[in-house]
This record gives sequence, structure tokens and C-alpha cells, in this order.
Amino acid sequence: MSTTETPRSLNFIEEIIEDDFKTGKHTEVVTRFPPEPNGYLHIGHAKSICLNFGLALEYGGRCHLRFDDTNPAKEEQEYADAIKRDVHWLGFDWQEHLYHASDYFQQLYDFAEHLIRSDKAYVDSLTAEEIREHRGTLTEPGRESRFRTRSVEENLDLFRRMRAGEFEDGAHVLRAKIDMASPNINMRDPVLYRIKRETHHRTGDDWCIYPMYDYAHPISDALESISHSLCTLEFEAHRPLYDWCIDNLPMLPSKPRQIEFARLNLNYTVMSKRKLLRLVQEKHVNGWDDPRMPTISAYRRRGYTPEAIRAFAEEVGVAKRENVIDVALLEHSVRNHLNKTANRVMAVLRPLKVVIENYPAIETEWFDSPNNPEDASAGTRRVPFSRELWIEQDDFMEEPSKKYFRLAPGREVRLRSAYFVTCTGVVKNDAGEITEVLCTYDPATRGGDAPDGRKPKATLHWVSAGDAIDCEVRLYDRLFRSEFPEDAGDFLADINKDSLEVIPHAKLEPSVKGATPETRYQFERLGYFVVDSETTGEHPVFNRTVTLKDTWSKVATKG
RNA sequence: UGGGGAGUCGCCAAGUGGUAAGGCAGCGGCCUUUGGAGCCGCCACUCGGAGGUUCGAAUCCUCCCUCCCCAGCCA
Repeated sequence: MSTTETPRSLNFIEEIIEDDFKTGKHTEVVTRFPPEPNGYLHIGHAKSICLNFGLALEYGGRCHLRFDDTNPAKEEQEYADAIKRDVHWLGFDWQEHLYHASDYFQQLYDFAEHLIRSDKAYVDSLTAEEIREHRGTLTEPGRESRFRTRSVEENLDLFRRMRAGEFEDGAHVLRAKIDMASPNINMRDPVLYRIKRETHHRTGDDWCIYPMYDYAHPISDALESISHSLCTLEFEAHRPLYDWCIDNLPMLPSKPRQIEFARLNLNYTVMSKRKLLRLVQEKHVNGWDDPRMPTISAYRRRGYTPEAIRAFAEEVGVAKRENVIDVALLEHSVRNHLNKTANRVMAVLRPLKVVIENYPAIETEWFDSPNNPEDASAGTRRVPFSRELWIEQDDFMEEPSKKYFRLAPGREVRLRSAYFVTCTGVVKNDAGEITEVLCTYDPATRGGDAPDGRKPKATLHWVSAGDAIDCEVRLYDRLFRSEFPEDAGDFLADINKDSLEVIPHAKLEPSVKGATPETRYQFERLGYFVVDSETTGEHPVFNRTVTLKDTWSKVATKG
């Protein structure tokens, strides 16, 4: 090896895969991403998507997209469509390998009959409450149902009649016959099928019995010859059942292995689908793609890039210990990508009028400004300059502190790509508020450099007042005030009321005119912004993706 | 007090018996036509704890402690 770089070490799943190659257990990696279409995908799913599709890419295998649609009461086509859109947007392609657990309903049913014939499953007619009572507790074994000893014939007959719709919902269930005394509660004769008269978004009313996850999942994996079935930690105790299903159905074409990893958690947000659903349904946010949500579609609307999210997933790693990732790491990932790819532009959020007294009123001159100092190939754009400009209110202080080095009376600063200007005074209204800042400019500093080499301490962004585009800018802050919103009890009580600030009339340089949704910019000195999906020609709307790192704010708050 | 997992820097995470990678955050400094970016430096004598084995232990053994998951006809 001539390289001095240390290769990234393998995560524990990669180690298993490489070991399987070494021992000849597998010659190919086949993974799957198995969402239930009952909500939108969130950043936690993104980790799983990157893991599953990433492993397939890394080892030249494939990754299936399989909808785990075994509970029609909660599932909808809209969610399935959104999920496909999000996976594609993240940059992954399942090609022809789009599957549904519901594709296997008939096979799943036939396998269930096989289990019955093998005396490995039985129809139980206890009520749900009775089943719960019979299950025992964590420390006491369960009790066998009085229906557990039904004959194979009777079980087969009952199961067929369940399928035929002869019984009410809940009248019977099909259970695996395993061990009511197992220390693993999941092995105490788990339910395999329940009667549920719900219209399924794909199979309509073809079925009135639906398989449970624990039964459908391992079989679906096996039917697709999944080699490594990756899921989250809470399924660890279900693994014996996963293996039980596969081991008792010898006609299955393969024996996949379930491997569990720790799900992603992010601070200052909630991640459970149930809670995200509530935020949407109770209108605490404006839909699943509200830019404050941790959903993939929200991050997209917020201006995040697929590259940034993939890099984030890579950064957080894969292991088995519970973790809470600092949202600052996610923000780092976007800044990192956008810094290299987003064109710079000038926008003033909170405008303060500047009048350059020695600049001719009728004149407009155009300056070239770099689109991206990080990337010369991004070229330059033309920005108009005139006598009246907007600058940020924050960039002027009548009585500056010692560490403040922006514009102040008597002080000279550079206007980015334009001229040096010196503040000569202010105009105030009757209330004593500053309405205008008066300046003079130095014609010799055209373009932003002084022939005598003097360097102002500050460079300000600005927009020519007469040329500015009026636009709406939405500033987002974290949706929750606490690092762990669910810890205090009611996570809704922790919602940050100031998580959205709308600036109805920000001033934008004219080069941005006509930008289409999802176009990303850096507003110089402010942050990264993206054209929102609600933008129109007459009413441009921008979302703040993330601020720039702001060392001044640290200095300022330290005092 | 059953079973299954996990404990390495504030947050992640390498490490697989040979003397604690890296990233984020933080803190200094340099540089800068973004107080951005970039660059440089600092940031675990110690790996949940206590014993033991060994020339040598985060890695092996024993005991203990803490945290997470499981009692849906959800996934």
C-alpha cells in the first residue's frame, strides 16, 4: 500500500458481511428498506435507508424497497407515494425491486396452513383481553389457552373460515404454537393472523385477515432472498421468532439473518411517527413537510441537500448503543455541502436606509461579485449600486461597543464588492429612531480595494434600494425548547412558539429574480436560504436552511 | 426479582492483549472583500466500578453498578 490514509474502519454489520463472504455463507448482499406506509419518512429512516442502500452499493449487491403493509387500518397510498419520492430524492434507486408484504398475502396464507398442518399453529378463540391475561408477566409464565389443543382438522377448518369472512373481527386469531412458559414473552404463542375488516390500499377487500409483522417480515425477507435483514434494537427480542418462522417453513428459498442496530435519535426534536402525526393533525406545524419537521420532505423543503443528509448518516456511524445525535452535527453537514455549492447573493432582512450623500442620484453602476469564493468556476454576477441602499439594522450602531466593528458614526466600512463608505451622520424621526444613515463613499475604492492598502475591519452586505426585490423570508428555529422534548412529559408543551419568524418584506438583489423552488443560495453573512415551494413570481418566498456560523454573536453575548 | 441488549471525552465513534483514531461541539491563534470559509494548536495518563490473569488489559476472567427494550389481535 502506498497510501498513508487509514481506511475507515468497518462497522459491525460490514464485519458480519465480510465474514459471510469469507466463509462462503453469502456471495451477494441483498438488503431491504421496509417502511410501513403510515406516515412520512424522517431523518431516522434516512439513516436506515443510507445503511441498507449504502451496503448494497458498497458490496455490489442490491437493496429492495418493500412496503410493510400488513395493517390496512393505518396505511395509505399517499404515504407510500411520499416514501418513494423521498427515497429517490435521497439518491437511492431500488430499480425493479419494489415489493409489498401484501404481494405475499396468498403465500403467507398458504404457509400458515402449512404451520397448522405441522401442528405449529392453532386458531385461538380467546378474546384479546383473555389472551393478554394468559400471556403472564415478565416474571411469571403464561398459561396455555383452552383452544390450544384443537385438532389440525379443526384448526384448518376454522382458519379457512376466518379467511372466508365467516367470523366477526376479533372472534379468532391464528397463533404460533411455541411455548407459553418461554422467558421471552414474544415466544409465548404469538399471534400470527387477526381478523380485520379494513379495506387495504392495495388489495382492497380481498382479505379480511391480515398477517402480523412478526410473521410476515421474516417470510417476506426469505422470499426475496434478503441476506442481511437490518432493523432497530427493539426487535432484538423478536429475533427468536423471526428465526422460528423461517425454520418451520422449510420450503422457503433462503434463510435471511436479522441484525439489529441502534436507531438514530436527534436532540431538540421528536422522532416517533405517532408524535409527528400529532404535530401534523393538531396543526402545530403546517403539514408533514413543514420545514421545522424532522421529516425528509421537510428537510428538502428547508433546503437541505441529499448529499448533506448522506454525509450525516455516514458521520453518525452504525453501532448498537443508544445514541442521541447533536443536531449541530446535521447542521454542520448542510453547511459543509452548501458552502461548496450554493451561490452567494446579497439580501437584507431588516432594512436600514443608507444614503450616500456624495453619490449622484441618477446614477446606477454595476459591480461584479463572485458567485462562490469557494469555487471560481461558479463565475460572477452583476449587482447594481446606487445612492440609496439598504443595509442590515444590525450592521449599524450609533454608540458601538469596543468589539463591534461594523458601521458607526465616523467609521469606514467596506460594502461588499462596491466601495468603502464612511458614516457622517444619522437622520431620526420624531420618536428618536434612526430612519437613515448618512455616508460618503470613496471613489478610489471602487470594487472594494483601497489603493493605499487600508483595510476596514468590516465588510457589509447591501442591496440597492431602487433595484431590490421584495420577498418574504421565513426564519426557522428549533421546534422544541428542550434537548429532549419528551422527557418532561407532554412534548407539545415544549413547542417553541418562536420556531417560525416571518419577515414579510426582505430586500433581495435583483439577480435572484425568477428563481425556482429548491434553488439554494447563501445570503452573504446571514446563512443559507432556499426558494420555498409556495413562491410565486409576484411573491417570492425563501426559507432559511441554516445560519452561517456566527462568531460575532458569541462575542456580543459574552459582553 | 424473567428474558434480551448496551456502557470508551459534552455528543457520536474507532479500538478485537502491546501501551486511547477521527468527527461534531468547545477553547486559543493565523488568515480573510462574508466576524463566513480556510489553516494551526488545545481538548480521555484513561476506557461504568471493584477484584483477578498477564511482562503488558479498554480488550481475557469474576463479581457488582447503571441505562435501554419486551406483557398490541401495531410495526
